[in-house]
Amino acid sequence: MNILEKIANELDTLSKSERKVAEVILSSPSTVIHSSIAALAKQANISEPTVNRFCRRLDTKGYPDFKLHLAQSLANGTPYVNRHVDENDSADEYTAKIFESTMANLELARKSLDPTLINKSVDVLTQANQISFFGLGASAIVAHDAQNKFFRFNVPVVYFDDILMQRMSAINSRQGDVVIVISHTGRTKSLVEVASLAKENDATVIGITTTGTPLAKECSIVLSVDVSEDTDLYMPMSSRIAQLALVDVLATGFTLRRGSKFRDNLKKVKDSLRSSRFDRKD
Amino acid sequence: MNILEKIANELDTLSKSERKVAEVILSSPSTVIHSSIAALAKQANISEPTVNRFCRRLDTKGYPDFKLHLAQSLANGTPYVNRHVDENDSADEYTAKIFESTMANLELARKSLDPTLINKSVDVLTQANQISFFGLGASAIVAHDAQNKFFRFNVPVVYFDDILMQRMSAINSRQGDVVIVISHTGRTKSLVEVASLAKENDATVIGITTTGTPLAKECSIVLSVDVSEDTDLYMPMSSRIAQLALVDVLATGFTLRRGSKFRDNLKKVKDSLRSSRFDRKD
DNA sequence: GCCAATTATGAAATAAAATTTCATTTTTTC
DNA sequence: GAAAAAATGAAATTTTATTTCATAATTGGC
Repeated sequence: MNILEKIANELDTLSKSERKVAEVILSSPSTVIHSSIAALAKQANISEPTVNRFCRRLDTKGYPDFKLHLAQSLANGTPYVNRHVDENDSADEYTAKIFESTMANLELARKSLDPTLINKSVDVLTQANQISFFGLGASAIVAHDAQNKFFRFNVPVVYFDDILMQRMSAINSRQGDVVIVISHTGRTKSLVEVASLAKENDATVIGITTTGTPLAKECSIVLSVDVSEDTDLYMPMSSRIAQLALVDVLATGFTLRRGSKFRDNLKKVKDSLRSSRFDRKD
Repeated sequence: MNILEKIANELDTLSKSERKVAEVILSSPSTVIHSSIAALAKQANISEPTVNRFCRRLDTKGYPDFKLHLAQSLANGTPYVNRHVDENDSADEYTAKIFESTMANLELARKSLDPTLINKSVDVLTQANQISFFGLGASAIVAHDAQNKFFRFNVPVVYFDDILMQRMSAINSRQGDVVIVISHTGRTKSLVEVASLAKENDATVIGITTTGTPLAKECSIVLSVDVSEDTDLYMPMSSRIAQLALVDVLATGFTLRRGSKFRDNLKKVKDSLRSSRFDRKD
């Protein structure tokens, strides 16, 4: 555990003098790692042995060892936490918060994913007759992106962000088809219905959604992407980014499964775009 | 910089004895942070002053200070590095690599962004008569997502992923209009032309692209999103995710600038979606 | 509210660790 | 191959941390 948190936790189990030490440390830990035990004692207005005893109470071997722990805690600087954007944040601040929250949520999402299910999904996708991606609102973008990626693989792939088209497509689906439904909330009625329809028609339905939602219940395979959508000002943010990362994972799994010849082909697709671009001068 | 890397880098500038020290440290840094200078000297078969000199050569104040740096380097465990996906990676492995690379690139992208320019962009956006987002391929998704977000703000916003529509729209643009062009490579000919056209018509052109590209040169404001697209198997991955995070930042800046009444409105927009969803039971 | 027991604290002594000094050895340069 | 420069370590010194022990503060029992 982070030693700073530990100090904060044990603040009330400490004696009066030891608490003085704790407060000095908490108020400017980065100064402390460059102070000697004498300097810290003076700063806290207590004696050196008290500092030493304080260190031992925190299960360190002594003052130098304590400083090592402290240094390590500080090194972890910003372990990407989800921080709320505040009304008075400067551009600098809200930019940092959004990027950090996004990273924190990617970390969270990764933990919620089950590699076995990813593997199974890749299995199913490589054998599909047709792949359809369905999403609405922010998740439509993810479906759109997925189509863009899988299109390069030269497999039959479609994407729909229109309720009626999704429904028609689901009704016409059959065994061997894979339908991927994307929704962060997993509660969009029309999408849950579409998933159910596709399943009735024996298509394999893969859900990219949050664990335990109504949509998840309709799917053959659920790839759970759990994020804490805290930063948002009533807009989906991290959820769609985590979903996109998952699309990258699926696409990568697909290309790896198809072998190296297939990847040479991908390179050709990419090279075909070259003439539409200005040359690199470097 | 990480002190372990630094040691590895400067290995050849060190003297024979100092190199011995370096090697002992590199081979088991975690032991060293709990050793005294005497113990380390013995381990490396050299004298204590040599260890001390070694520490100073690495720009630390002495041995204790060196240990502090070392401890911090070790604490940073795996600071999200960009790792290549390998042909024989399991689902577990390539999932981890893709998520970590994405996070590493978000970190990179954040560093390349200039808060002043973000602020300026938000300024321009809040005063725009019309906002247009243009992108092609993977960047089309970003433009699409941006439209989705800004549409909620009840401002005139369009997005085009079609070369001709982009061109027509650019020709019809005028002063007070804001055109946002999105491209990772910044070398897509048609998009560079569109940016140039829009600028000729006095629209403000904001580029979401890589520093120093032909597209960047045509823009009134360049929001540089630099990523090292290393992981990709010939597909854009991290670039579009970093661009999306930037769109989040711009949208957030926009809502903050508009004040709290405006945000109440956003909540209403979100609430309006409720009837299309299944209730939460919790 | 008072006294004994316990706990907390710091001054001084001690121990440990790091640094400096300086003489010796090794390497480099001409 | 000799002089100069650089590297190295033994010993001395300094700095820093820890222990010991006496004193002060706090707590609990009556």
